[in-house]
Order: sequence, then C-alpha cells, then structure tokens
Amino acid sequence: MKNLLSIRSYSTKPTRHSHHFNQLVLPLRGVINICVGNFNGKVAPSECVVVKANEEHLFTADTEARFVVVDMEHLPLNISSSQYIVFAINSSLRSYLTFIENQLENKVNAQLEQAMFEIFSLLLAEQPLLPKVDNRIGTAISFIEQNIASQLQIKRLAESAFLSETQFKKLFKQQTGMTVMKYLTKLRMEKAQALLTHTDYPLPIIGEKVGYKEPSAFSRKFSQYFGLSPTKFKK
DNA sequence: TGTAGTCAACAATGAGAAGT
DNA sequence: ACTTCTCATTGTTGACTACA
Repeated sequence: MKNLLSIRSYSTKPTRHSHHFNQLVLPLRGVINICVGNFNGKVAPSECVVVKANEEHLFTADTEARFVVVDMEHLPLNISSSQYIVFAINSSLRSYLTFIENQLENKVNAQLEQAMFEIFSLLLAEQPLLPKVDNRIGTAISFIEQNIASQLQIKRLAESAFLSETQFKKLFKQQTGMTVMKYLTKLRMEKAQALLTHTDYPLPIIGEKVGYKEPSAFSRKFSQYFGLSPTKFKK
C-alpha cells in the first residue's frame, strides 16, 4: 500500500465499494454527496470525511467540485479513535489543502509528495475533531480567524452568522463546546504563542496582531492563560 | 421548537501609574 | 522595554420569559 495524495473532481467509482486502506475526502470547492456508515449527506469545504478501511461507501460530486483524496494505511490516533465520520477541519489544514492542490497540479516530485503526505498526517493528528458545525457558526469561525487582530464584538460575529446575539451565543456554545470569548481567547493565545516562538516582533506588536490594543491587557491575559508572562515564555 | 428580549452577575478591557 | 497593579467602564454570559 502506497500512501497517496490526489486531487479529484468526480468519483472514479460511482458505485458502492470499499478498499483495504483508509481514505479521507476533503472538499476544496463545491459539495460532495457521500454515503458511508450511518452517514448519508453532503460534505462541504472546511470539512473532512473519514472512510475507514474495508468500509463500504459511495460518493458523487458535481463536475465543478474539487476535493483532495488521501489514501492512508494508518490513521492518526485522534481520527482512528473518534466516532466522527465527518468533522470540521482547522484553518491550518485548510490552507495546507490549497498548497497541496497547487503543488499536485503543477509538479511531479515523489520526494516532495512524500513530505507533503507526512505534513498532512501531522496536521491531521492535531485536528481538534469538532463535529460538523452549523454553517452559520462555521461562517462566524472563519470570520474570527480572518479578523483575529480586530476588536471582535459578539454583535458583529452574530451578524456575520445571520443570527441574533442570543441565538448566536447559544448555538456557538452548543456547536463548539465553549463560549465565544473562550474560543476567541484560545485562538489569540495560540497565535501569540506562535509569534513569540517564531518571530522577533516586540510584545506590543504581538499584542496588536492578536487583538489587544493595550500591551498591559495582552500581558495580563497571556499570563493568566499560560501561567507565565510573554517575556518569560520567550526565554 | 426555534427565536428573541431582559437583566443581574461576572469578566474583560483600556488607561494610567509605579516598579523592575 | 516590559510587568503588575488599580479603577472605571464596557461587554458577555446564562437564566428566564415571551412569542410565533
């Protein structure tokens, strides 16, 4: 069995079938109709379908749809031990899929493709495995990820999801398991941690990049979240 | 059943001062 | 250059109720 990354625009086997390896299907554009296990429905970009080895499945897609198909002999533990057939993927993996598409459509390089597969596996292993989220909450999450440096207010996020503030807060908690603010803080702190580790930006700039106008507010939040100040973390 | 509004309690923030 | 603290202000949450 050879681990394989490929880009497809339609099902090569539009009949029920199975194979001895695991297969992941990740839409880039358009929607795929998939029937696997007890799941029978549509899968859109930002989501991933897991077809475990020897599991019967069937998928069809519109001609304009594009998706990454990954054949894997061994699934990372988070995926193999999960009950989810469809789950939401994070922004890092989404960005990486675009890279994969670009690379596979322009070059043939076996060594690079093996490295790409390995990076894909690592990104997959760190997916938080949130269930397939409501589209409106998915939209708001994308909005948060794209505007992490802005002063994000629930009112504005609720608008982006076409929900009232109250409904938005309820649905967000229900879908992600955490409040809007907790989710936002988690993203901000993870980004701050990455900027402190990988860049030489001064603290006020890092604070700004993760949405804190005041360095003091950033420093306080970072200390609360990680248990040590940004400066001590950097050392 | 899903959506929306109200409200009290609590948390987060900005500004500024002082200290390291 | 950065952290820590205080204080006033603003924002958010969650429980509850009402409505279609």
